[in-house]
This record gives sequence, C-alpha cells and structure tokens, in this order.
Amino acid sequence: MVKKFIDEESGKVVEEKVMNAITIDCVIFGFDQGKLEVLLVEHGSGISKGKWGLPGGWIKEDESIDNAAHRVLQELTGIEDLYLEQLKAFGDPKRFPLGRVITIGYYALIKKADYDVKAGFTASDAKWYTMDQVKDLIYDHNEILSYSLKHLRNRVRQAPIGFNLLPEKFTLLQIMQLYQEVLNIELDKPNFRRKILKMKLLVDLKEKEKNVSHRAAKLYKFDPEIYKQLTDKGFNFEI
Amino acid sequence: MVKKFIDEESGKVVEEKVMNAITIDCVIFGFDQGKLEVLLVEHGSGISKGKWGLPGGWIKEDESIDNAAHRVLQELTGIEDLYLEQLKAFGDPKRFPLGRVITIGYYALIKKADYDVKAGFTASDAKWYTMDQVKDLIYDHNEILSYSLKHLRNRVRQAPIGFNLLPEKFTLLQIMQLYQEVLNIELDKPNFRRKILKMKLLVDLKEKEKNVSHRAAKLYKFDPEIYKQLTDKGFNFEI
DNA sequence: TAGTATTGTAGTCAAATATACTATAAGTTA
DNA sequence: TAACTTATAGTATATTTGACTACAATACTA
Repeated sequence: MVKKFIDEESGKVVEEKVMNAITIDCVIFGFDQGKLEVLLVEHGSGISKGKWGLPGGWIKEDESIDNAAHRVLQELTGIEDLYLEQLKAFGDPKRFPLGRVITIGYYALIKKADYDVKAGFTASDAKWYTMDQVKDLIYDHNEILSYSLKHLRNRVRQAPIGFNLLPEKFTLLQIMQLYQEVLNIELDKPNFRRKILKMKLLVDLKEKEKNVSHRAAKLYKFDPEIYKQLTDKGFNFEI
Repeated sequence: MVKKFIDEESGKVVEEKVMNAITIDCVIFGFDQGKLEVLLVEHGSGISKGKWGLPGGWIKEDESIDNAAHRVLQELTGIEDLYLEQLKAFGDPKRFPLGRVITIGYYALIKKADYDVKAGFTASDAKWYTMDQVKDLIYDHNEILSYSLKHLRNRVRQAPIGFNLLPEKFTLLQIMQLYQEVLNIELDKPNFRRKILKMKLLVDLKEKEKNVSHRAAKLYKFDPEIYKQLTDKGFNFEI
C-alpha cells in the first residue's frame, strides 16, 4: 500500500496523514417474488479472489463522489437512471487488510423486472442474493450492507422511494408486500389500501394486470411530479 | 496540491486517481435563549484568511473517521463526551479551490450551558452564530451547514437526541421551545407536555428550577438507560 | 358447469391519538 | 393586594389506526 507521496511543487515527500486511498462501494437492492435482494460480485483476482462483496470502484480526480457512484453503477449494470443515495463513509483503519482505504458507501434501488442488471458485468461474476442468503463478505462489506438495510428501513417509511424497487406499473398488493418484506412486518390489506390511496400520490392507470390466475388488480404508477406538488403543500409521506 | 505519489514496494509513481486529500468538517450545534446556534471559526491564515467556516481537521493514518472527528472536536472545544454523528461525505471536485479535497461532514450537539466551548480554541477565533446570522462561509460550508440542519430536523423527531442540546436538568417548556426552534413550528403547551410525559422517558427529578420570576417548573432529565429499555420493548420515539 | 380457491375491493366499528381549547394553580413583581 | 407570568390539569371533538366482516371477480378443476 502506498504510504508516501510527492508534493508537486516542492518535490519533497509529504507527511502521509494527509492523503488517503478512497473508494466507492454500493449496495444494490432489488425486489423479486416478494423478496428483497442484493447484488453481489465475485472478486476474480487479488487477495480476495473467489470471495463475494459489494460492487465498487475508485473515485476519479475530476468527478464528484455522486458522479463516481453513478459511473461505477453504470459500468456494472448498464442502467443510467436509478435511485442512488449516499449512505456514509466507512473508515476503520483496519477495514482493508493492505493499508488505509476509506470507502464511501452508497445504496441503489433498481427495478429488477425492467432491466437485466447483470449485463454490464464482464470479468467477475455477479449474482442476486436474498438477504438471508448473504454470508461472509470481504472487508467490512457485511457492516456496510447491514447499515444500508437499517437506513433503507428508515427511509422507506419517510419517503416514497420504495417504488424504485417495483416495475413502472404495479398493484397495491405489490407495494404492500414490498413494505412487509423490507420492514419485516405484517400489514392488513384493506387498511394498507386505504392509507396509501388516501395520500392521492398514485396515478390510477385504468389498467389491470394480465395473465394472473385470479381476479386482476388495478395497476398504478408513482408520479414524482405529484409528490412534489403534495410536499410543497406540506404533505408528509409516512407508512 | 499533491498529484503524484510513490508506491512503496515498487518505488514507481502511481496513477493519481487513487489518492485523495480528505478532511473532517464539523457542524457544532448549540442552543441558547431559545435559539439554535452554530459554532464557527475564523481562519487565521491561508487563502481563506479572515473568512469564517466550520471547524475541521485532517484524518490521521491510524485513526478511524469517527475518532478523527472526536479528536478534532476535543482539540477545539475541550469536550470529551458530546453527541457526534457522521452526516455524509462532500466531494465536489471544485469545492476546494486549490485541488481535490474530499471532506466528511459531522454534526455535534452540545450542552452549551454546561461548558465553555471556546476554551480549546487557540490561534483562530471562534464564535457562536444563530442560524440567521450565518452569512457566506468558506468553500462549500454553507451547503454542509444547510444539509446538517435538514438532517437534524429529521433526526430530532425520530430519536431523543434533542436533550443533548439542553442542560442536564431541564423543564418541559425548555424541550418544547427547543423543538419549536429546531423544527420551526408552533406547539401547544398542554398537548406537548402530555405527549412527552406519556412516553415515560423522562425522569422526574423532584426538583424545581430556581431564580425564575414566575412559578418554578419541575426539572427532568433524560436517561439513556430508560430509553434503551423502552426501545427494546418496541417503543418508537416520535415527536 | 358447478364448486372451490385466490385475490381484489368495500365497508364497519371501537380504540387510540391528535388538536383545540378552557380553567385554575402557584408563584413574582409593583 | 392586584396584576402578571408561567405551570399544570382537564375537557370535548376530530382524526387516525387497527381488527375484522363481507362480498366481488376471476381462474382453475372435478
């Protein structure tokens, strides 16, 4: 690991405390068949070869951290527009075995049904894991993952971000199952319907789901514009 | 700004993208006479001489980010135990005029009445500002400050952290005024009393305030142990 | 084609909570 | 002692939540 560096102007070696290696690591959440999933990658080389971890990368000199995260995700998944939010920085001096590396954790929510996320992966393998399938990850990635889940559980109740895990068009039951899974709670169907419809946040698409072996449910979509108008009027999303 | 560095093993100059200068900046909140305040420092030297900004410092090679933040605050204020939480990392490539510096923002809540916070400041001057007194700060510190205020407003409603801004012993009116100030809302006295007392979170100290020119109010304190017991039973703090 | 299973959707009712008040007590100050 | 300020108790109404019942619509299957 790098420990000394050169000051460009003076040419002298500068104290090592100023500089740090810094990376991005991203928790990519998906939702499939009622289960919350996370996308992990297998490391193809280096000391952690064969182990699984969060997808990540370096921050370039001329890009913002958010841009770096977007770029890394775009390279990995091919998806341009996804929900992406910074979690926090993780910087235990021993988190990376070969030296001091600070990482900035992000989490992303993607509409798994609408994309083939693994398209962008090349050398290393990538795989979806349900939360209880996740075992030992490299470095402190288990900590980052559990922190992000905790964070997601808070955020999902305060802001309408859960929709980013569902297809563009969804049924009320799908949202409810999403909340049940993410928050690990049981919800009452009629009560949940009433609560979410009363917000007047969802657009009734006047369509019904197809190819289901039961009575087809109405399809809705989430409209960010409507949400903005509501919040401007003082509306506060809460589940 | 430093742009190249040496790999210790090979002795070669390594690509510059890997390393970054990284700092801590801390928003220190206080509460005095019904007003939320923030502690700013005047820069005594360098390109930002004479300007005001958030207190900050470098992260050392062998300390965690949290420890760095604690150390920086301890050096500045002399206070060991204060409420300190990481906000997020700020990394716009242009945020620092002389080169790429990523900063990790923290915010702290201190019991202003119980300490003389400015004791630790030496060279540079330090001063408390109410939120509306804050003008142009250096770099992106206005952004960090406004982000931290937004974050505080969310957190203060979800967790009993507001008490960290009050003296050890406080009255119900003091808490209420704190919430009114931080959240910028009006509250009803009897209703607020009932709500907070019903939580059974506060310890009645069987004491009354002194030297007040009106009927003295009962004093209470916040007990983290009680809060822990309540949360273990499923209690959820919410204002 | 009748029956059964599954999910969607509407409605009811009591309990809990929030909100807007009024009233009074206990002090301080003039 | 009167006027004033703040603490504290209480009340009445609206709103929300939670548990539950009922029934409609559709698909499958015997």
